[in-house]
Amino acid sequence: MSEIDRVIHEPVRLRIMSILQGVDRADFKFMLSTLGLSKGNLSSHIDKLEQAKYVKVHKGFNGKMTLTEYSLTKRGRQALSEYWAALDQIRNSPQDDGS
Amino acid sequence: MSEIDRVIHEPVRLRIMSILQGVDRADFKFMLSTLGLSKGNLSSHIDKLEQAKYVKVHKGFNGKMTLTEYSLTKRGRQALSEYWAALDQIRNSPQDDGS
DNA sequence: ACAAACCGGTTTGTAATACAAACCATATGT
DNA sequence: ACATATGGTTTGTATTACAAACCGGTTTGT
Repeated sequence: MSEIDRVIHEPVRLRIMSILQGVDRADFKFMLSTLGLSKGNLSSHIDKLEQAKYVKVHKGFNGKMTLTEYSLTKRGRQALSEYWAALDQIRNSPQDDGS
Repeated sequence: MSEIDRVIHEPVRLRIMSILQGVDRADFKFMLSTLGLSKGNLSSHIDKLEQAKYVKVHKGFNGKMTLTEYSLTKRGRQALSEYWAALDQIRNSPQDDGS
């Protein structure tokens, strides 16, 4: 019975991972408006994902302004896929086949 | 975008709900051994589910010993089904159809 | 030139909570 | 009578999701 990954399980982080899975890279502002979070909240969730090495942070510039972008790592993709598998297992666990 | 129900989202409670969905009624001891929790932990999670009216607690006796059983309420079944729907939405959100 | 407002985030404080340990009441050996 | 087991509940603690406050730098008045 594979355990549920709590890093991913938190809904905000699950949404972050899902978004990143679709777009390759996304910047802070985009995430903020898409998710509807406070800046501090987004920042700390990203921290957790970075510490788990599920997300890579790219710091750079857009003209003179700083610009931070995020992407999923390979580990992140792997972990997300395993997360869904674990959930599926719970979802289907009480069911009998009809045999 | 329907929100994730935090009462159900907690993995232990999700497992409790899933088990109850399959068995109609289950007692404390059965849940304990199936889930592998401490008694206190199980008790407090059940409390939360009861407060949310997702689970009904049936107190009675087995001979002279107390016996507590649990069952899903209609609300509980409904909430669980909505929970899975909400998760599916997140899971599928970044995908394009090929059109 | 200087201040005020804005942008792009990070750090800090707080309220909620998952969990185990301690506890309680009753029952069963011996 | 006393220890041990059964069936739970209450209490204490460490973690953590979140917003508010903050900070370095930039743009916009005036």
